[in-house]
Amino acid sequence: MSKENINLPKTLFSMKANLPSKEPGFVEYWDKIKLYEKLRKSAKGKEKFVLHDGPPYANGNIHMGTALNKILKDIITKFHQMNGKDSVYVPGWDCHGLPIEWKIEEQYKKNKKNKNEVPITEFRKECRDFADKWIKIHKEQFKRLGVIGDWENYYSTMSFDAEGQIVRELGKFLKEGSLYKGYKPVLWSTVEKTALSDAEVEYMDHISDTIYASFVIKKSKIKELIESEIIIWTTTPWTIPANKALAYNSKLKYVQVLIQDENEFKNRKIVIAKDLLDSVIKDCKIEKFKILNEIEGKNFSGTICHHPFYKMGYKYDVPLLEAKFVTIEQGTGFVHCAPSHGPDDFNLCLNNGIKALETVDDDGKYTKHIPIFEGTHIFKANPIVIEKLKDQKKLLANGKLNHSYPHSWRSKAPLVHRATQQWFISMESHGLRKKALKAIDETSFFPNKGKERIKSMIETRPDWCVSRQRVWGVPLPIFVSKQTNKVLIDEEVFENIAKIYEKEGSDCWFSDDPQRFLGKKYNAKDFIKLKDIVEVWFDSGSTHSFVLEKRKDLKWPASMYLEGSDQHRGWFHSSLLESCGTRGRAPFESILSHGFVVDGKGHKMSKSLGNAIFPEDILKKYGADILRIWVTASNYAEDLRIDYSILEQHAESYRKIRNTFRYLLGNLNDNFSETDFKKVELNKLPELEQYMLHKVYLLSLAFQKNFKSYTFHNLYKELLNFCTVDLSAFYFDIRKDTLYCDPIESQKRKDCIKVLNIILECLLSWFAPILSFTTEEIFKLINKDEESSIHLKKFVNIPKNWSNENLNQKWLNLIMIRDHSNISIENKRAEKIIGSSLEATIKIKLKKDLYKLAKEFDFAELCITSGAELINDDSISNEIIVETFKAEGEKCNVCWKIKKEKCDRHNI
RNA sequence: GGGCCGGUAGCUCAGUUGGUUAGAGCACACCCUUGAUAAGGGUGGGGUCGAAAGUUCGAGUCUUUCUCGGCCCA
Repeated sequence: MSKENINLPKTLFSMKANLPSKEPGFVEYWDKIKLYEKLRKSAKGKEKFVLHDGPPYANGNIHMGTALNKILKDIITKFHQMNGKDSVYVPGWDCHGLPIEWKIEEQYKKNKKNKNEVPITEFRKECRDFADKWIKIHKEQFKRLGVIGDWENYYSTMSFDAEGQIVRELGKFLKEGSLYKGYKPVLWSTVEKTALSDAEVEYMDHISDTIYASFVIKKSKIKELIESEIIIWTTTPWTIPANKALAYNSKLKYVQVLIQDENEFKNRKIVIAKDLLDSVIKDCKIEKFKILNEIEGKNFSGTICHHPFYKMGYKYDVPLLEAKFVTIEQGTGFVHCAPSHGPDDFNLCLNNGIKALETVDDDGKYTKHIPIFEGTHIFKANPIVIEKLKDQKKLLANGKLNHSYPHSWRSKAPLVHRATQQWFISMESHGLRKKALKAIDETSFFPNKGKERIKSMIETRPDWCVSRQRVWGVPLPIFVSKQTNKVLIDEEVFENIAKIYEKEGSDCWFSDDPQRFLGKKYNAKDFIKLKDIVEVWFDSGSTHSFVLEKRKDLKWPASMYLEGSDQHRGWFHSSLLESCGTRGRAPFESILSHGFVVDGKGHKMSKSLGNAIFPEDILKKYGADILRIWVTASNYAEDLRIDYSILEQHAESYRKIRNTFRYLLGNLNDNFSETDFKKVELNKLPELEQYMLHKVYLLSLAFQKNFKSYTFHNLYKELLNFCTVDLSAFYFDIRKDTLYCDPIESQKRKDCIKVLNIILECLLSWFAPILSFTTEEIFKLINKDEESSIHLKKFVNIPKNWSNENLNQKWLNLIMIRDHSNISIENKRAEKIIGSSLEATIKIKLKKDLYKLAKEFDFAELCITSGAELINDDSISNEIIVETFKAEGEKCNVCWKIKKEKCDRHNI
């Protein structure tokens, strides 16, 4: 008998995937058939699922983190779409901000151009073009990953619409009164008269004056402490006049020390940290002293001191505040706090109701808020401050220290922390913190731990500083009255500005006559127009207002925001605050956060370690579907490891899945026919087929459960195990005989084909959101429709009556017998008595119960042997005993079974 | 330095309210097959559950400390 007479699998679906070369064709195809539009049409009127895209910054090639994020978004979007929703995805980009400004400035430097000589509008135009360029590049990179979205109508934070709406949003905070003017320390160069960002700062060695100064205790819970003196150590004596508080650590132990040396500190009692006693004694050359008391740090609460310049007119209270940043690394265990001159100081004071004032002006001179010193340059103030402290008998010691200190990278001049005028949104004045905390409670988090994470941030964060002294951003729409120094609050003005921006963008703020923005109601001469721009987190925090609310295809609030876990402090955070401030609730119903991409050992990727891996390289070597498997199979609740050995493993699984499809297609000869699942007559199918449908039912349950909880790695594992364990190693292997050797018209073979059709349909739909390219390749093979796509399909619904728990129990036993048989066969194989299992015939001894259950089954078929005999033997020691013998007789040409008689099926 | 999260076979992951000898798939080894063939099948080895201490009759699971890693903040 020739091979032509058996039904070997035949399919056009190649074993080798060639994903890197095949996938781009599908991207083109989806473009060509306008898949996104088709998806919208097909789901018209259905309940919407809106995954609102967190905008990536329009700068630089995408990296693994971006790829992970976008693929995860795409998978979830596709899942919901196939689950029957109208799952809309509008990608967006974050465009304003410093990194792009730098890039343009860098280009200027290369071309020897001076930024200050270029008109702002021209500079901004270059920023805009730069962002535009990257949006185009990103778009292609994202599409290559298989991400389906409204790529033609994306959103961006620099669109005129966005810039206009951002003004309206700010207007709401201004009108409410929660947006106020305050001060905040930034690194300031008195030479360049400008604030510097972290990246413009370089740390160099610098020799600073150091002082140990004393603050007399005015009031304390501990009576013995009154009139004692708190000692502080600082490297910036010039900040002493701006002192407003002292900080201690409640976990430290402190000592009260009586100084007995013959000098002006004789018989005075000082207080310092116990662990720093030795270093202070040494530094201040104290020779004779006595420890009077030991004080627990926590007991300092409520203590109040006099300023060292108390007698010079610094009459205000200096409270002791609890702060974790106080350590025993250096100093005295107390830190002097000038809220205008240090971020720690600033935040600590702010949280304790002490506001920072403008104590130093642009040039570095003390302002009127600093009595006696007004007009003195801070860099010349150290000797004067030291002198005054000596006069007041408040200087325990002084010296010099060579340490690393921030300098301007341009002028190389040392920098100072200086409070500058900034604009803040209050967390308290209108209950923003409360509203935000409530909104968090009303939001679902995947994984759940994200809830606590953002909650603890909102609970403790200071007021939101929304102003920046830069140019590439939305200008703060603020006019301050020259006469009253008050902010102009008039909705008509805000609306006027917003309308102008919507038409022509916000460049005009810098170039046009202010009168244009004020309208006829006010006179521009009476107002100062602010030059500040809005910080970019406010931009992206407002996307819900100019994307979700404005677009008819979307809904507000979004169904989900999905970003990396760092965005608990970023976009999740700013969106929450913006929306709670303006609309009283979160702009999202749920938040899904994912971990970071790390290398195979769990370390972060970095240039210096050389362990980085790029999406581009993976696409070239493996293809997007392998990357998509990696995303699906990884547990995004933790960090996600990736290296080439991990990818190789996933590629291996891919091959298994691909071959599963190939087997299905091959035996169907690429002739797929859709099944009406409800009409399947289960009772007429062989039990093996019924059992497989039960397995399909179980798989559908697991699928739904894991989809609902967004635990895709478990979902994928279920799918993969089904392919390998239930299909490849079990059902497919057993049914090869029927499929290959039984006549086409045999009922048994037809039933098997029916089940293969069903399995193909199920797997195709379940894998589609994950293996977007491969499932499309298969779909196109079995569908004649030129314009169709697997992604337009819905998930299959498995009827409940496919579930058959009794059958399941029975088959678990049958499989157990099969397992025993395999072990027995393997023993004979090791003894070289047999090779293939078809060379064997088995004798299975079972006790009564198992025998009753198993007797009707053909174990030669289940175990793929030439013969099987079932014997009831209650005397056996184990439940199951299998003996394997070499099959005797002749091998059938067709089915390869070895029989003494002629083959009953192929008796030719 | 602080806050939060995490560490289960080589890899990706399960592991219910503490309860038999800690599981799965892949990878690996050996064997079979050559009618899913750059495929398929079988059998098998492999883990001090990051470390230590504690609570308990009993700990991968609870507590503490340490360690390594990640994110955020300083």
